Amino acid sequence: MPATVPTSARTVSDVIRVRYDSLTRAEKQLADSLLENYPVSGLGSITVIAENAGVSTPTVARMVQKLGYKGYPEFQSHLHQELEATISSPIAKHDRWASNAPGTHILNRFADAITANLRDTLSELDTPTFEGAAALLRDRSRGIYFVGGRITGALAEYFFTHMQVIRPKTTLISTNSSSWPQHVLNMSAGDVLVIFDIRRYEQEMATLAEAARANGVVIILFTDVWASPVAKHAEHMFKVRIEAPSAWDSSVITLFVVEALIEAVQSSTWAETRERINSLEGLFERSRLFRRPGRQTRPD
Amino acid sequence: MPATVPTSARTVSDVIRVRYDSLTRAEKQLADSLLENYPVSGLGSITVIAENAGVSTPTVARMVQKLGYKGYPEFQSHLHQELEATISSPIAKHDRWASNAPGTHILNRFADAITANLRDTLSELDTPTFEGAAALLRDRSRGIYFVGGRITGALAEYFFTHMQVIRPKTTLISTNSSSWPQHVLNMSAGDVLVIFDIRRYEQEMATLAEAARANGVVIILFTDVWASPVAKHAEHMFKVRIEAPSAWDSSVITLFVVEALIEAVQSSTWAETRERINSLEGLFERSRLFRRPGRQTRPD
DNA sequence: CCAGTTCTGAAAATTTCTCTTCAAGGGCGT
DNA sequence: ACGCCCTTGAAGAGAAATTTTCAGAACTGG
Repeated sequence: MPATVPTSARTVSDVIRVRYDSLTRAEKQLADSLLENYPVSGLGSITVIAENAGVSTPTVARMVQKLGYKGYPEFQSHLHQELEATISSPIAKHDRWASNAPGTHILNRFADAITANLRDTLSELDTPTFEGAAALLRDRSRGIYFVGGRITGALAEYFFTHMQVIRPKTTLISTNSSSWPQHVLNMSAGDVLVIFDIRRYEQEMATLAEAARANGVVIILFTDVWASPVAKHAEHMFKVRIEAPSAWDSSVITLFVVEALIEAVQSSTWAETRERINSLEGLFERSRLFRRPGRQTRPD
Repeated sequence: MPATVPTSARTVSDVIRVRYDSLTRAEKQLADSLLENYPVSGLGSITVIAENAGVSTPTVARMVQKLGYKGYPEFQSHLHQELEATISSPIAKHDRWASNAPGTHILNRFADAITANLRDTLSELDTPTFEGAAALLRDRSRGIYFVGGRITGALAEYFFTHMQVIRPKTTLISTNSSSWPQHVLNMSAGDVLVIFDIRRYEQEMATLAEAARANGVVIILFTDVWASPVAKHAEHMFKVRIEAPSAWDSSVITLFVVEALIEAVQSSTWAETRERINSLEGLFERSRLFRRPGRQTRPD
């Protein structure tokens, strides 16, 4: 029974999955263990792998040969190559960028910065904050207000646009602070105020937060690691990394957190949301001429 | 001469860099090789590492001991741990996420999606498109117009807000299509129209593009991989990946490209931009009360 | 319940890796 | 230029990993 040589186009995990049904009990146990924390689980020696999976070393040796590799070393070297492809800066392999400039291309430097920001932001973010904020935004008995500064106003608008589709009682507060007092007047206790205040903090933003807070409004704050003065009034705070190889700060990760929050709110209230979306779609299609070419709503 | 045991808080690469000056010629050669494609370059056996660096195996064994590791296996296991931390979804190490949900936490799934989107988008993006668009946006003799759809309007606004600081003659076109004809009337040949048109393409957007094109306006388009109908009128097109584990599409990577473009334009016209920024800062500071707590402008 | 087949891990055999020793090579101060 | 000391790699000893062998265990079909 000659083992099929794995196509070079395939990853090791693909090979394992394709051949999974033809594996024996101990081998399946091993395969599961390998896939569990793939591909890092395959880094150690054959002995370590075997121990982690709770099987003997001969089982490992047999299986990799069964999968089409000459031996464990060859198997592992495939894994290493995959790791290399995954690890290296997203476009490291596309040397057209690198070869083009003396330093690295702007896109590359941005990509590195964004990746680092993502990692750092997530490692500092804790579940209670995220879940707490999501729970507040999910609660349809509360009114939700969004406000941002000169730069972050666009993020507030983006967040608002989505939440407006998902739930009622959402309001976008203009970046222009002259309208703020009226909005505070409209807020009731238990309402939620989502504030974006990053770097160049706006003093008036803290005043707004304080006033709202005094009215029993709960505040969710998006800020950078230095924390805006709004922080002391905020119930939930997202400290986002904004470093970029640029004269400006990056809002990419802030948008990332916003989108994750949108999904967290949306997915837990899908039944109710679906109805709103359908109505909305109807309104859109009646008032315009186009049909949508791609999916916008969830498949099923 | 007891070697300093590397602080557990430090990464292997940190240890190497800290001790770099105390390394010998062959060891530096080895260190360079290791850092070159860190940490993947350290995956193989001591023999492979030595060959790749062009040194002998004893050199490797000696250096890792000099760095404070008991031997090569220990050194490598540190590398493996780092890889594991790096590879696995940014927060996998913070098992508080994983333990919290049956599947993976939303943040983790989003992080994975965004990383994949970034990689795919960059690999499909070519230099001429990017440089070409940057050159157009840099040209102060051209007027620049920004327009987006219901969702992407916020991105257009974000782009506009930054470009407005950098250069004159920038205009944000409302998402509401009723105002579009007047804007077309104002455009002159050579002006640039930046269009965001993603998924749920708006038919009127293609009409706008066609009309503008007829007036000699150059179009830069941000769209998804399916390409909006505007594509046939566009001079430069950015096909961005927008997949997300969500009922909605992700704009994170689109924002990423926008920010990279902003920096590309900005950095090549810094002298002129600086003056604008300074004036603007003056205006801001005169009209408001605050002082900025962090840096906003470039350090030097 | 039995015979045949397949699977599995202990243990040995083999290969490879890692480390130590040691002599040659090279730099530096005198 | 000489000698000292540090550096370096070749070679071998020792350790570990990998593979093979083989006998018992587990399963299957009658």
